[in-house]
This record gives sequence, C-alpha cells and structure tokens, in this order.
Amino acid sequence: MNVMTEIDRQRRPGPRIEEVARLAGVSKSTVSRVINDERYVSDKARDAVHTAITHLRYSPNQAARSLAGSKANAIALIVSEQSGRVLGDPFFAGVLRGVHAELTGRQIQLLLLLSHPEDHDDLLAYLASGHVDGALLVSLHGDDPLPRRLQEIGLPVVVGGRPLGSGSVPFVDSDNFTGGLDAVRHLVSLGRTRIATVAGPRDMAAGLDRLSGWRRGLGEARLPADLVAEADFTPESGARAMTELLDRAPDVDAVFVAADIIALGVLQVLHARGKRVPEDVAVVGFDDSLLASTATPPLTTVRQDVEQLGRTMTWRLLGELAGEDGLPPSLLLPTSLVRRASA
Amino acid sequence: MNVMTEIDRQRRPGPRIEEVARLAGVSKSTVSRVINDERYVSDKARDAVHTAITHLRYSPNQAARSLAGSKANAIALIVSEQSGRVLGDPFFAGVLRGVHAELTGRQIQLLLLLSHPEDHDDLLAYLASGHVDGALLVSLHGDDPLPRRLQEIGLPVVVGGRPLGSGSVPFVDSDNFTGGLDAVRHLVSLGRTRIATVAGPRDMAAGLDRLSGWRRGLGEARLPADLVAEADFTPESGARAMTELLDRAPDVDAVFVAADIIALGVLQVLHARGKRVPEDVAVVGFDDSLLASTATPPLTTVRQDVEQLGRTMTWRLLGELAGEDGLPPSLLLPTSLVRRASA
DNA sequence: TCGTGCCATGAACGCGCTCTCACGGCCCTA
DNA sequence: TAGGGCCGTGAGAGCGCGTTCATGGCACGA
Repeated sequence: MNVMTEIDRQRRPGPRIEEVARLAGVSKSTVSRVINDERYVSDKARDAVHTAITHLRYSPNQAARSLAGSKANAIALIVSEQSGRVLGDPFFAGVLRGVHAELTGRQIQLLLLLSHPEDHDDLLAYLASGHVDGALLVSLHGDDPLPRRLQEIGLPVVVGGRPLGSGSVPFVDSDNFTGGLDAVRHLVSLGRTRIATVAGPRDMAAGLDRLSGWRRGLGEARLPADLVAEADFTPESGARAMTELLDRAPDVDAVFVAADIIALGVLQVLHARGKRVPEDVAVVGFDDSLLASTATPPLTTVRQDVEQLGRTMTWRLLGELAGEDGLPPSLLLPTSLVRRASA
Repeated sequence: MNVMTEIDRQRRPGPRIEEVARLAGVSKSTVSRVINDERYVSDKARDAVHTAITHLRYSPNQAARSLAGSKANAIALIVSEQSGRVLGDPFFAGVLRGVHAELTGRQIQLLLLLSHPEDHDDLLAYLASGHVDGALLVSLHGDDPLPRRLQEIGLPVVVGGRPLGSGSVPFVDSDNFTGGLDAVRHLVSLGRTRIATVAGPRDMAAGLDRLSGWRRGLGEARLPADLVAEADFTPESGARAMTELLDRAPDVDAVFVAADIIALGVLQVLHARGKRVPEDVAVVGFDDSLLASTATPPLTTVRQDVEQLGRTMTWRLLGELAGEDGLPPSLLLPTSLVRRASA
C-alpha cells in the first residue's frame, strides 16, 4: 500500500548522529559521549568522532538534546520593563555584550524575553515548563516580585543590579556606593564645598546607593548634605533638577550626577545660566557611557564596567547550573573615576 | 527487579499534554489540534481544552514541538560584526526592539547570534541543522557572503540595510538616498552654497546611498559636489574629516553628516575652530538618535525609524515562513527631516 | 432504506537525541 | 588460575510532542 511513503514531510537537512556514528565506526552512544565531553571514551574513538563531525559538518539538533536530556541548553535574559526603552540603553547593551561573550563557545542559547509586569503570569508559565535552565534579570524596579517567583518555581536566577526587595536573590552589581563616594572625594579634593547631587530614581538601588555614597563623602569632609534633587534617566529631568538646585542654592560649586545621560541636561542648564564648567560648577557623572566623552565639556565620570557585569552574571548563573559550590551569593564590581574636563 | 525505578532522573515540572487531555476529557491529538488552532475540532472540545490549559497553567514544551514538528519555532537575529560594538549601537537597539515587538504574541523565539566572520562556518553548520526557521541579518559589511550562503542551505533570510553584494537577497532598508537628498534640499533652501559632506564608510550601502543623495541634491541646485570626506561611525573620525574639510575649503557653509554620532566630532571641531553653528556652518546629521537632541546645538537630522525597520524585517520573514505570496522582495522605509538648531 | 460525503476524534508512530543498563576486555590482586 | 574492579562500548528505551491513519457519527441525497 504505502507506495508513496517516500515523500515524507520535509525534514531539516544535515546529517544525524547516526551518520556520524557510522562514519566514525562507533555507536550513537559513543558519539553522544564525545559531543558531551564525557569520560570513558578512548582517544581513538574520540578522534574518529571529531573527524567525522567536521567532515559531515554535523551539528546536533538542540531540540532533540533538550527533549532527551530534559534540560534546555538555554538561558533567558529577562528585561522587566514597561516600555521597550531599556533596549536602547547603553547599560543594557553592555550587559548583553558581556552575557554573549561569556556564552560563546558553550552550547547555550540566549533567549531574550521582554516582560511587561502585567504579563508576568504568562512569563512564569513559560519559564516553568522548562524552556530555559536559568534566568538573568535586569532593570528591576522597586520591589518586583519576579525574581522571588522564579526562585519558587525552582529556576536559578541572577539579578543584574541590586534588587530592592527583601528576600535573598543572588545579584551582581557595580559598587555604586563607593563610586558615589569617590566622586565626592574627588570634588572635595578640588576644593569644592557646596556639593549638590542629582540623584537617580528612588525605586532603583543604583540611585539609592550612589546617593548614599555622596552622603558619606560629604560626611567625611564635614560638609552639609542638603542639596539633593531627583531625576529619572533623561536629560530633561536632569535639566529640571539642576534648575531647582540653582534656585535653592545659587552658590553651588559642584554636582554629582547619578548618570551621564542626566548630566547632559545638567550641563545644558548650567550653560544657559551662564555658569562655566568646571570653573564655576564642577560636574561628575556616572557610567562613563559614550555620552560622557562627547559632552561639552567632556564629562568627568564614574566608570562602571557593564560588560563585565554581564559576564559576571552569566558566570555566576552557569556556575550554579553546573552545580558548583562555594559560589558567592552576590558580587559587587569595582568602579573607577575617569577624569575629563568637567571636574 | 526495577524496584527503585521510581526515582527517575529529574524532569522539568509542569503538566504534560496528556494531563490536559485527561482533564478536558479528550485525547492528546485533540489538545494538539486546539493548541495549533487547526480545523475539525468541535467548539465543545475546544472550550474544554482551553479551560484545562488555563487551569493547569499548561505551556507546551518547545523542544518537543520542534522535534516532532520538524520546525524550530524560532528565528535568529544575526549580527555579523568583528567586535561586539554593534550591540551598543542605538541602531541595533531599535531594530531589536522592532523585531521583538513583531514577535510577541506569536510562539516564536528569538535567538541572538553574534558572528565573527571567521566563525561563519560554525554558524552555517549550526543554522543548517534546523535550529531556526529563518534568519534576520544586520550590520553587513562589504560583500559579505553570509546571506547568500544562508539562502543556499535553504534558510529564509531578510537583511536589514541594503547589502552590497550581487545576488538578490530580500532586504529592508531606510530610504537613505532620499534622506540625503532632503538634507541637501533643506540646506539649499537655507541659502547655503558650499555644502560639504562627511560620508559614512564605503563598505556599507547606507554610507553610499546617503552620499548619492547628497550628490543628487547638489546637482539639482547646480552646486559643485567636490567636498567629500569620509568617516566611520565614531566622533573621532568625524573630527578628523571635518578638520580636513575646513583645511580644504575654509568657506564651507554647510555639512551633511552621514550619522549623528559622526556629527558629534564635526561639531567639536567646528566649535574649536570658532565656527558658529548654524550661523557660519549649518550641520545636518542622520539617524535622529538620542545624540542628536542632546548635542550642542541640538542637531537637525534625518530621522530613520529603526524600530519600524526591525518590525518590517520580521514581518517580511514571517510572511515568507507562512508561505504567503505576493511579498515584496525588498522594501524601502521613508525618512523625514527633523529640524532643530543646527541647520 | 442505503449509500456517500464531511466532520470529529483517538491510537500509535517517530522526530533525534541522552541516558541507563548490560556486557566484554583488561589489569590487578589473591 | 580465579575473582574483582574499572574502562570502553553498544543496544534500546523514552523525552513530549506533531502527524498520519483508521474509524465512527451525522446530514444529505437518491
């Protein structure tokens, strides 16, 4: 009957593990062992398999590996954000680069998931059914329950940027406190005495920690820590904040700004008000993004290595997946002051 | 014998299609039909399955679907670049956002693949074995053979940005020619007569097409098209190019710059040389990135909608995957002039 | 009344791999 | 020489689905 069975539904091209085995003169099992770099394979067999693989340009089918091995061979990078704005953020780009760098060479896919908070349930259902082996989370706001809920479904998680919530989720962050502290110390060393800050949003640890560093620095120098204005990560809000500071304290002679992009607005207002930078008002930013070096004047800023942040997050997650122990629950990465013209 | 078989190796949690079927009182087949939205399912069965799915928080295993259905339910976004620099690029970020936006709601994963040209063989082997159903390519340089080779292995491809090579790969691009033309027309309407350009690299169509637009604009106005300098996408190279232009033609009164980020360097040099913008030299950029609005002075620029570019690429690819016909081989997206202070 | 379609459904096979299990060869010790 | 362990290997089950194929119910016309 089944005369026409030959034309079965289209299958993906490329060799199968079976053919590699045949060419190498071993069994599928041995090929699988070689691929997964397991013990108990003779050098001879290993070489034969490798040769066959390169010869046939064989690449194992991930879907089948995942299904049989009951692991996904993939991790998720989850961006928890209302708008898709984060994607344009150099911070995110750096993290992404770092994650990717750490992943190359291993056979692990990166799934990029954007999650609007109202879709968290869908996201959890998706992640709960084993599509990824672990998750990286960035750009958390306030006390987002997502990391905790991911932990509850048993998925290893590493958060980028200290989360504000209670609980104890492993995270990797830049040392924002010390960064802020160093910025102020630098301004103090310049002889400045009326040192203000434009702080970041209060619902993110980065903002709070940099603010704390600023406070600490002023405390060290026995200077008043009264000049605080707040901004989100836009030049416009930075302009508003600086305007407010100038109105409150016309004698301000330095500002520590929680992000380069905010500092852009600060510089605009300073320029408009006839204040020279750094002669009248010294400005220190944070991030050392591209914006810092191209601003007028080029911005002295606290450099954080976001690519390293991405790498470290990934390293920490993969370590946990590999069952390593002795992993640090959380990590703080050093920052450094980059001196340019503005302070 | 197999007394202890109960403790089988750890499986991912969550219900299986089997349990959904049982709860809904139907067979696995029917559940599968409902999930894949096929015909020949009674309303009653369909409702029962949907109820069971939400009740159990069922989410089908992608690996199993891919394996059984012999399609990956995933597409790749391939970034072909030496360094990982592209990731920080707002252009890339915008495309990524667009791709993602177009993908949400469908059950299609996005795999992000960075490919260094020397790894193209690995990449091809990987893609050839059915890990994705199609590929999106961005940031091609020169006559990269990658898109052709992908087509040869039968993988549907859409390129972002017109590729330079011969052959006919479907692509989506901004209308760079018209963008450049409009920029020059604007400068001409301002009464400028010595209109230079800082062109982009010659190994990318975006650079060439914008340059052609500039040439055309000058031809229309019967002005000489002799002032061309070249730069890559950095402020530094822009500064070098502008310096060269000023040396060659001190009377230059306008510059069309092929990218905002290049224009940053141009502005710096102009400022350093004591040229007022726009009074002495009018400047028009390209992209309308964040840099444009925060530059001093804010940059008049040609806006291209990169998010739309990403969306369109994805739409085109998914259309091909769905077997639709009448799809346009390639598409050009309109640009628009954004007037700010610099011209 | 009996066919003839079409619709709705379920049983069972197989996607390509990993993993368990069994087995045979080897070296060491008794 | 016999026994025991370790190394290297292959056979085969099964991961969770999609997909065919067979079957049975129903409305319709003859």
